[in-house]
Amino acid sequence: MSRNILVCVAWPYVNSEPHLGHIAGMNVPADIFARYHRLAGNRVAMVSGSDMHGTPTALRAVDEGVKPEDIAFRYHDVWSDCMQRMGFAYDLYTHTHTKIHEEVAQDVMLTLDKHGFIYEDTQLMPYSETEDRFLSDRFVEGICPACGFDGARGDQCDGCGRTLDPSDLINIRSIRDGSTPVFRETTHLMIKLSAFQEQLEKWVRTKNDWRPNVRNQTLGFLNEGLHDRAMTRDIEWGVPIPFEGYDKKRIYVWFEAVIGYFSATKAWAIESGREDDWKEFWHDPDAESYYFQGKDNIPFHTVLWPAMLMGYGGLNLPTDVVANEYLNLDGQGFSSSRNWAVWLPDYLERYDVDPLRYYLASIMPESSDSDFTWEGYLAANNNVLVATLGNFVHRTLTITTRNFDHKVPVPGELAPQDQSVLDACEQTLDDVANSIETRHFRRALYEAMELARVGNRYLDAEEPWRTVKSESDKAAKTLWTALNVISTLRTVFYPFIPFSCDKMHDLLGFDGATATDGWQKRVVEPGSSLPSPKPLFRKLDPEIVEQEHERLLAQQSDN
RNA sequence: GGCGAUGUAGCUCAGCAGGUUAGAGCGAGCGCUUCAUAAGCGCUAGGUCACAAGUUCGAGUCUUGUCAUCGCCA
Repeated sequence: MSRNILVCVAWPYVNSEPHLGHIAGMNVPADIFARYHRLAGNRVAMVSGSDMHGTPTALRAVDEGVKPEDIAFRYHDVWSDCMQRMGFAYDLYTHTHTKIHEEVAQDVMLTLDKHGFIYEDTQLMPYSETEDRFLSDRFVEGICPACGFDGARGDQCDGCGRTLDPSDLINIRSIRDGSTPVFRETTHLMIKLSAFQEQLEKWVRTKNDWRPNVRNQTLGFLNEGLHDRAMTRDIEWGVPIPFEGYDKKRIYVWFEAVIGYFSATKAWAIESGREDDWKEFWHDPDAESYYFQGKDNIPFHTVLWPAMLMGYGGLNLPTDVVANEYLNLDGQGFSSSRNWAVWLPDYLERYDVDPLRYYLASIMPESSDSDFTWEGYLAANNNVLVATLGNFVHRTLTITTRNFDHKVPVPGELAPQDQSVLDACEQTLDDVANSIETRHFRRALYEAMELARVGNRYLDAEEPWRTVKSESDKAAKTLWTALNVISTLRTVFYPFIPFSCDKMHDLLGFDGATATDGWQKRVVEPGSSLPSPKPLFRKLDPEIVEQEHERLLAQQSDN
């Protein structure tokens, strides 16, 4: 029976281009998951977009002296383009500066208010008299009272890492013009998170299949007791607030960005011409929803967003929040500001997509931080993709086309060793499916590659290049079987390296497309014709490792 | 400071309802093979399972403490 699967991917701040650290733990696993489920015959909606209203975007605009929307749209376009080129098959990749998002976010706010979960609260905030506006915490800096670091922000000190309040800062000043702000009272809307405490605890305790850090961190967070939280702030970049007296304030971005999952599903339904389709994913109690995140985002998706959904009423809570750890680069965290990054647009200019998708999936930070290295990338490409998978496909097709006149051999009755290889295909389909279902992506990838090894061992044992000369019947069985292994590889690898699988599809002379052949071994038709084989992957020159290292260093000194 | 996760062969990771000589892939060494992008297949080497104490007949596997890394909260 077909299931409804909503795949939600974290919304990136658009204050820089995407780098590999951004996509490794979120877009890559989400796309694997979504592609698998589509193949398995389930109804999938994969949505995300750019978080346009993040403070970093507004800050960058200040730095460059332009409007926040200039920054936001500039990088949204880059992200959008990269998502597409990477083959991340979103049903909709949108952004939060849209009419529908504004409407949905405001509706959520109004509904929470109607249900009694919102109240007003007054607090003291820094106010710039020169600019006649409040300064939110990231717009002020000063000396950290704890460590004396000059340049601590209103929310945190970069010197000692301590969390701060603007009123803690010594010699507080505006980062916009350096003037000294005064503290004035300002009124904000608060959400009663405390009202959801018990309901959330009960819900999380049922989630035994969540990853340990997600579940335990959430329980720990709840254990400390939920504090009500401001959902508006004094800033002019963001979604307007549908209440009297709030025209100079905006919805706090944490509150509004998570609503993007919901508004984007609605937007997708409208754009696809079936306005009510979003209900299949948000109202149907059997629908499943999976949220792919970085580890820094866990409480937002396991506590705050579910609380909002509970308060709104009638909408599905997350089935799982699949949070990954971080990807590092040569042992150090990716950093946009230090320019320590492999930027995606830059990568795409010089290399192919699938080797990156493959390598990132193979080192996916599922249980701990992992490390991208160009040595590792080279090894994954040359020693595994080319040598194991590419070579198996290519050697099989080469022997077959040369000796059987570009036709699929007619196998006749199979021998036991042939049958056991076909059984291994079925087993691999089951194993990979099960691993992806349970969100073990590295294991799934390993299991898929294991089938290519089975194929290589099988060819070595059967030696079709030899039997084809003396026992043509036997060679026909071997090669037909091996072609069916390729057909299976095409399917089980499709979630990971779709472009290469489409090539395999063509090399087998198949009509239609891998994407519509289902999660099954499509039997290769005896007697059908085969095109001339071409290698699936390019072997890379080991020199790229040194070149890329130099490139990284050069880009740092440019900085 | 509190909480959470992680720490197993050179690298990336399995193993963890406690139980014979701790596993895989890549890398390394040796051998076989030649259909294949000098690819494949087989064999071998290599680990005080972060450290310390404890529970147990027996502990990477449970308990406690320490250290390190990352994240969250204060």
